[in-house]
Amino acid sequence: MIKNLVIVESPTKAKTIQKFLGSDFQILSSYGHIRDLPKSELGVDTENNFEPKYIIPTKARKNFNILKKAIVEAETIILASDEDREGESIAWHLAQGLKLKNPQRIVFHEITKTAIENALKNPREIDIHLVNAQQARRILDRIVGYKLSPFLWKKVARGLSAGRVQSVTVRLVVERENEIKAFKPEEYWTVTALLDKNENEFEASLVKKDGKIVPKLGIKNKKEADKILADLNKADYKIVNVEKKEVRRNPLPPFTTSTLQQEASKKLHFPAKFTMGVAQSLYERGLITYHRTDSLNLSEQSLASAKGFITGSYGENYWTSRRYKTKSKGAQEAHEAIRPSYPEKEPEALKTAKKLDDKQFKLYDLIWRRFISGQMSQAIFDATQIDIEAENYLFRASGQTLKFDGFLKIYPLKFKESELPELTKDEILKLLKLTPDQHFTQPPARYSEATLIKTLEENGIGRPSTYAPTLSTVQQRNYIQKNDQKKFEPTEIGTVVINLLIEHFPKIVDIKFTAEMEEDLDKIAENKKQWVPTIKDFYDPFIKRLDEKYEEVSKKEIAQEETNEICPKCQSPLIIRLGRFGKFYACSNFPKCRHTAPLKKEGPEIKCPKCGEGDVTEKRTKKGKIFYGCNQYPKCDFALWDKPTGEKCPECDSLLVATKKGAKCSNKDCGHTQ
DNA sequence: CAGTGAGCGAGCTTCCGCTTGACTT
Repeated sequence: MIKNLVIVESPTKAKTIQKFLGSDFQILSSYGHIRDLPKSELGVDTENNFEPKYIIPTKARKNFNILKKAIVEAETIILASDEDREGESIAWHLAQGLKLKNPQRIVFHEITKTAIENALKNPREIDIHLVNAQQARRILDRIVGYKLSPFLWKKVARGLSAGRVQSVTVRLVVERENEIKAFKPEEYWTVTALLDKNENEFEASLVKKDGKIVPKLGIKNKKEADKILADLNKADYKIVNVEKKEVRRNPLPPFTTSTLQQEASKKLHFPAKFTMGVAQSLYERGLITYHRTDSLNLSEQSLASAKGFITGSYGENYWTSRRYKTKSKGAQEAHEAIRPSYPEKEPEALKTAKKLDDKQFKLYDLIWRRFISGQMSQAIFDATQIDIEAENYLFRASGQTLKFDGFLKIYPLKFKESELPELTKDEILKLLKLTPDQHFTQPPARYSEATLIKTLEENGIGRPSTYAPTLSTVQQRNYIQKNDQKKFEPTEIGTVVINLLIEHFPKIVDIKFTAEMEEDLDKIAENKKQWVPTIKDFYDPFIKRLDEKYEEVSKKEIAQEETNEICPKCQSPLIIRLGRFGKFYACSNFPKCRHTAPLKKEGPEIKCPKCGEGDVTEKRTKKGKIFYGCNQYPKCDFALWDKPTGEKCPECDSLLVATKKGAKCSNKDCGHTQ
């Protein structure tokens, strides 16, 4: 007989807490939500106050039975899920699903013995308003997803999907592509002077003309640049100002899920999904705190360990106590930031003890350095800025040298060091050379995983647990895909779906929609608004519009184009249709004639080496993985995983495929590389 | 390692946010 049963969300957390609390307590895990709306139907009674129908999904059944058995034997049931909207909801679903009589609800922010003991002394009731905010969020997302997706099946193609988060994600990528397409590069010129002071050369850039700042487009073409050069060649270069100052740089805050994914992508080239898998393994082994969090909180204990480590290893002057506050709106602060559980455990030591594989080491090292460096002193640079007058022009030279490395000792950031010679006001310099440089303004960059996640978080779209899965979903649906540089580009189907949604359901795909929803949810949580009328206010106009759009929008206009070409099989006109995998030629005499052909793609045509008839083109597996196969499929089943370069192997005449470094032969028995 | 579309109308696709495991090839 166990006196107290405590239920938390994660089994790893349960294990840790069990160690603190001893045998009067049994700690079990809910493994996240135990109940949800059914997958196979809407599960919301829209005629009856949006009454949700909750079921226990088959996946959760086994664990649910374990919990059910355990509650019979326990005297007190303590619900210790996270202190946020979803956590409160999990507690409520546990109470409802397990039919608990008088459950205690406790919360704690750090997993330490004292924090948990304090929490146990202060149990409260479940906060039904917070639960209602979660229910409203869940029900709204279900209505949007399960009403709009079937609309797309009917009007575009089967298997498509739409949702508050995924559709905005695709929209960002589509709109960025539009900006790039519309972008017109503009020419501009810069002028750099190479100057000399007693055999010490240094460079200065032209910044002002007639006292006015020369902006990026101030010098528009070669003619203008040449004219300025002519003036400057005969000018005297006189120092008019020397400014010396100290510039200080602060360390970066510890990681949240989003910044960890961004930094691991930038520094380690890990995709977000992979980062989360490695982080999970570190978490389960007790090496890092919880890895799905938007909090920047740090426990007192961890701050003390960091202080001990820094002062012990680098000296007192390298340590500065710092606390961080989250900037991201909608953060729910149930956890700590992502940090090493035991800051004194140095990455290298764990590696030499062979406790970590290569990927785990790299991620742990990154997390450890980020956390430790966040408790270190500022880096200090000596910066010099020199203004040089040449007639009515002003040049500027700047230099900086590192004076004290501080946190940079363990978290290096890119900066350039350049030293200027000792210079004083009114000195005259010798001009060695003037260099005009032609530039063009650059279009905005396509999103990478890192920048897309950053943008989503900045707009409060999605949560730490969903950034990586959302990116997977929109790629699996074939809405967006990564190009050779791992940057996202929209597909044909993604572009069509988003343009359709923007035109007919602008509110749902508005980037601000989530933020507005969150405001309502906050009011519901504070009991300043009721959840049923809030949902009704959204639902009524939405469903009215949906009904109208089912009438108004015609599939033909979206998914069909005329052509001048003729079907090679039956001589009927060919049309272009839009399917799940993009546009393709189809015979207008369908279904009598089933002829189809792929659209001609840009780039070199690669003849299929197997059948000699078809071309090898990019395709996708059902899981969304890209491969390269013969377009005569199913007549010819030639396929490759790697991208063919278009050239043939000099040794065996098979196709060469691209590798990270160069190319290799697609024939495994050949083994030729280059 | 894989394909789209029309319409008849079986049965199915689909959301976001919590959390990991593995009955079977």
